[in-house]
Amino acid sequence: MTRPTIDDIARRAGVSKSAVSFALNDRPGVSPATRERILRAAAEMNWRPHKAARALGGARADAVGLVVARPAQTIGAEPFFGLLLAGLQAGLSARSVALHLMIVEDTAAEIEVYRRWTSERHVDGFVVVDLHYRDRRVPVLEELGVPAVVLGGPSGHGTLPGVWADDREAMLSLVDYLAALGHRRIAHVAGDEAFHHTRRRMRALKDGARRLHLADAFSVPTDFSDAQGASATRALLAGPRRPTAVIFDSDVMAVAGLAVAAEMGVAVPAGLSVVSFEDSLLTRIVHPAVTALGRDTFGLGGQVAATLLAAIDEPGSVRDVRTATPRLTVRESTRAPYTARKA
Amino acid sequence: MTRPTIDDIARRAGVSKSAVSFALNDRPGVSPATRERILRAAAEMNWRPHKAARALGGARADAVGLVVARPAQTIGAEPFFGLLLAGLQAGLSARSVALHLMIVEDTAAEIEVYRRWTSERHVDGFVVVDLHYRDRRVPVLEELGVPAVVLGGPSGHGTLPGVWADDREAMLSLVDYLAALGHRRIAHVAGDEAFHHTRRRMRALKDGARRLHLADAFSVPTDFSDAQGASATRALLAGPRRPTAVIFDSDVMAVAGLAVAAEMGVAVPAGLSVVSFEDSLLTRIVHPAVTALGRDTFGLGGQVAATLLAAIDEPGSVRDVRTATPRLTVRESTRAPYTARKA
DNA sequence: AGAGATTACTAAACCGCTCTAGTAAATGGG
DNA sequence: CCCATTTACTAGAGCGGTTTAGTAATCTCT
Repeated sequence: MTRPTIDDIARRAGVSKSAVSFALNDRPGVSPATRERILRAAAEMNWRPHKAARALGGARADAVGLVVARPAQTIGAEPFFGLLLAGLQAGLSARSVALHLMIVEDTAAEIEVYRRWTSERHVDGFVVVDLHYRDRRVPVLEELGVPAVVLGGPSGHGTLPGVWADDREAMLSLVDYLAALGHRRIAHVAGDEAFHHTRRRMRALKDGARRLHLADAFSVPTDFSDAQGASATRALLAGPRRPTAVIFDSDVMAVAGLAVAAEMGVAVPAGLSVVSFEDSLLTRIVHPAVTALGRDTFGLGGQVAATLLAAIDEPGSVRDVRTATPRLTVRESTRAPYTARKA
Repeated sequence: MTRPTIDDIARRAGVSKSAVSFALNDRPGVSPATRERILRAAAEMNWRPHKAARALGGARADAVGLVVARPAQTIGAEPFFGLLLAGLQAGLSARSVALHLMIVEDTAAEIEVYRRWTSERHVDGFVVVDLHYRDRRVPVLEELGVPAVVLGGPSGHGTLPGVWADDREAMLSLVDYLAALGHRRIAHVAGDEAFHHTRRRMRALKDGARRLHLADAFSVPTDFSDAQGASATRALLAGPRRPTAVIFDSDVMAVAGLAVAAEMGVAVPAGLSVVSFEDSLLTRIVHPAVTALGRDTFGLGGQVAATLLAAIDEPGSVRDVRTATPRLTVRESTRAPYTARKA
């Protein structure tokens, strides 16, 4: 009752195990009749290749790694992560490549896993998320010489291929939109400054505001948590120069901010416009629904998968991929500010 | 510049490769001095075992599989899944077992992956989620004889060990709570009837209502989506006998329901009490914050991991694990109904 | 018809590690 | 001091495939 090996098939079909190997791998060197006989024998015995045996011979692991250093809470909370995962999967499983997922404490542990999985030949490549400013993981992966794709860019990921959306362009268009509505005091509840994209968005906000001669436009960094998003909003709404519009870097923080506005009796959108830099179920599900910059996260995962598979097939051949700039979906949370409407 | 093998270490340490294998695996048969020398050589050459080579000899794959048949949207949307994943990881990585994740179209594909990964020796066991009524996966896994743990119970998972919380008890306590507040007309926006736990909850609601002689208590099945949660709520609020309290089977649907209430001008909790059967960031983040049954999903993942590892170590030794019954966290969305307060 | 090419197949090495069987030297007991 | 046991090690088979080198039979061409 033990699992069949190619030797068993060879015996049943009356040929050598090399012939079986050829037949099963569509290689020349077996006559159609014999091939047919071998395939039937294999099917009858319900044979499946032993992954390890193939891998030992130097074949692919047919798996890629995704190592994430984040607190568990964040992973559950952000729709982004789940959608990315699903998109990655879709892209990979078409080529029957599996995904090895590992959640670790910190970047040091993450790097250790990269080293281990690489030398154990456990995976064929890696997907790197949450690109940091001066990211330590990039040089390590370059040194290991393992195929890897970074979700983020357009810079900061060294020689590794990056897949990125133009956050700068998106932020500028957002500022344009709010300014066109009449907003002059715009606040930005940003994410973690350690992240590359957070910095880029903050810079873009400044630039956009200067271009349009806006009175106030400033960013408040947070750790991306709902708690900090809420307290940042509280501080903004209680402050002396209350903004008329707030841009939140994530859907979670936008919804937290919305709750704070409700709690403080500030009507949205009448008294405050709210925009999320990330679109998801969250922004659609709440009332009022939140105007948000949306990108196709599922599709993004698919593009990352495709890029990584290409990098595995032909190392060095792959260049950066710029995905579509996030587009604004206007919902109920934005409107011209009270002052502008009065004028 | 190729990766070192035990042969290389053997040469450098001046011993045979068997000696190296013994030393590296803490087996007797090498003197302390030699062992020390071998370990140093291995460390100097930065040697790591080749997983496939070990696996070929019959060793563990040191990985478990999680195959999920759900639409991508759901995976992104529900905090539950991410938290479970993180908890699983935490439990597994302590024993350096990796998680193979696969997202598939349907149950048929899921079963096919079980078969493939089992015969390829790709994983040592499986975690099974979303237990269905008369689940087809259970007999297949039993037949394959592969260790597996089912998230769900206390019945319907055959001889496989199950990890479950007492949904029935939880629903009964929920009904008790609402009845104590004075609610007599309670609606239940349920999940998919194909799921085992949905049926159990529906039955528990009926039983609880009968016990307390409640006028109306009925369940409306949905597909767990925010869209169906919203439309079910709309129907309930527009219907002739509007309930004074609604129990939602998931956090996503509860929040969608909340938005519908706001949109229809029904104040929560003044005109309607809302309870979620699932607690998460979502229920806390919205305004009003939603009263919810909470369980430690992260911890649950850890328990599933522990149970599966035990099942792998000693097949047949593991019995069901009943986890803590979800406990109610009262927030702002529940209150005595208007009629009761008048009296 | 005979040399060379092609076809259909087999034998065996190889991937990196584990583990059993075997051997030589050191140790111990009476 | 000699035989039995233990210790410290080595040789080599085996895990399940892939792949190279080799062989016998058939085909092709002049």
